Amino acid sequence: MQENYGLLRQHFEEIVNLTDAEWEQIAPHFEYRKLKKHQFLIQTDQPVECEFWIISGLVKSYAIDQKGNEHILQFGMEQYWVSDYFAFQHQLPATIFVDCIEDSEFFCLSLESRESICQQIPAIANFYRIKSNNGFINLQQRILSLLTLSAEERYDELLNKLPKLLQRVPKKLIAAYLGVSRETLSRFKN
Amino acid sequence: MQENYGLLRQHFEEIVNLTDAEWEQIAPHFEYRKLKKHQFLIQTDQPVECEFWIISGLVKSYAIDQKGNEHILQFGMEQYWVSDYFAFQHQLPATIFVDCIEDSEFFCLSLESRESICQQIPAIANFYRIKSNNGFINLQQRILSLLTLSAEERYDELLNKLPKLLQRVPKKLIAAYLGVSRETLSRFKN
DNA sequence: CCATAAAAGTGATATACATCACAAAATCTA
DNA sequence: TAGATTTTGTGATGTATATCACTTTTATGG
Repeated sequence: MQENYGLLRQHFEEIVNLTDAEWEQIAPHFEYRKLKKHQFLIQTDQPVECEFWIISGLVKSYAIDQKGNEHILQFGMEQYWVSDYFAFQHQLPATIFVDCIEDSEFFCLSLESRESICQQIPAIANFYRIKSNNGFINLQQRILSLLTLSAEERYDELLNKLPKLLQRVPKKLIAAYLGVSRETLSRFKN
Repeated sequence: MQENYGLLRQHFEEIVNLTDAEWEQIAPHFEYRKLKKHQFLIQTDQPVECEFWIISGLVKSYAIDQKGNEHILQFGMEQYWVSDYFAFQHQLPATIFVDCIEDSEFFCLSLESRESICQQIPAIANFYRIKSNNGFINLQQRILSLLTLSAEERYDELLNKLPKLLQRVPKKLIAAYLGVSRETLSRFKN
């Protein structure tokens, strides 16, 4: 377990420097949790108590449309952060699902805890500032992909960007992430 | 001009509190700029020296695809921040355009300045953290719209969310934002 | 290791939306 | 305010992708 906290500290220290004293203040806010494949972190209409840092495993966050089709917002793997951020930030019931594609381990952080350590420790505010900004940039790139590329081009792009992901998740989930039907994706070469 | 700085300070103070002393440190980093309709803030392949806070006016940020079609990433109006954030953050040549739909005024902030005030003044780090997080959430919502809704449903959603925008920009730009052809959008009722 | 479920492939058909072509409004600008 | 430019509307046609139905292949858990 201590090594998991070590991993988390390393994750922060890739972006900002922390003293031991600061880390002592931060670490207790993170609660360990472990789930098996198919178990839910977040379900629609339920409160969203935490954001999650993924120690190990793989999750997906997704919405279900009127027709019952699944649309994937994000795949989360080791070292990623995931939540229903809209609901988390505004403390509203979830509008998306997050569940495990593989057995997974997490650190959970409540909104209250996050705001508290951001107020107390400027380095943490800067960490989240930089992380959020990077996340924002990634989503802008994805929107441009959705607007400018064909389904097949988006698939090729993903193959280049995250080749390992394709080994870990069924293609029908890749299709749900790219915004294309699994049948159409299955007809792409490669 | 002083009142423009006042507006900017108010904008920060909607999210965080600043002392006069802090504001004295912050304000000089912002450089005033004024452009007319059709003039460019950012052009592809050029360095991106600043991010821009819009005092007044309206801009669009967009990419041009291989076929020469324009795809709009963002409309920026009063109080919005805009840049080519990917290029800005990584100090690379721009991959998108930003130009004025109306005569506009801005405050420009360099990356160096932004990082400097975020390091010196924790409230500013928290301001950008919260702003980036909100931006991230908004883009997630837009991705879900692109994945789950039809073109007409996305149009209706935008009509609800930003009814004033429709008064200020030609419909062909709305089409370029929604990811639909202007002809198809013209056939939607309303 | 077997039984059941999940994933993937594939043909036939349907459809949302794009594209092309042209005309009519609306709006800039000299 | 006249001429040019931009924007909008609309019919005809094309196409990328969805949907449906079914089979084959691969994974999974008891």
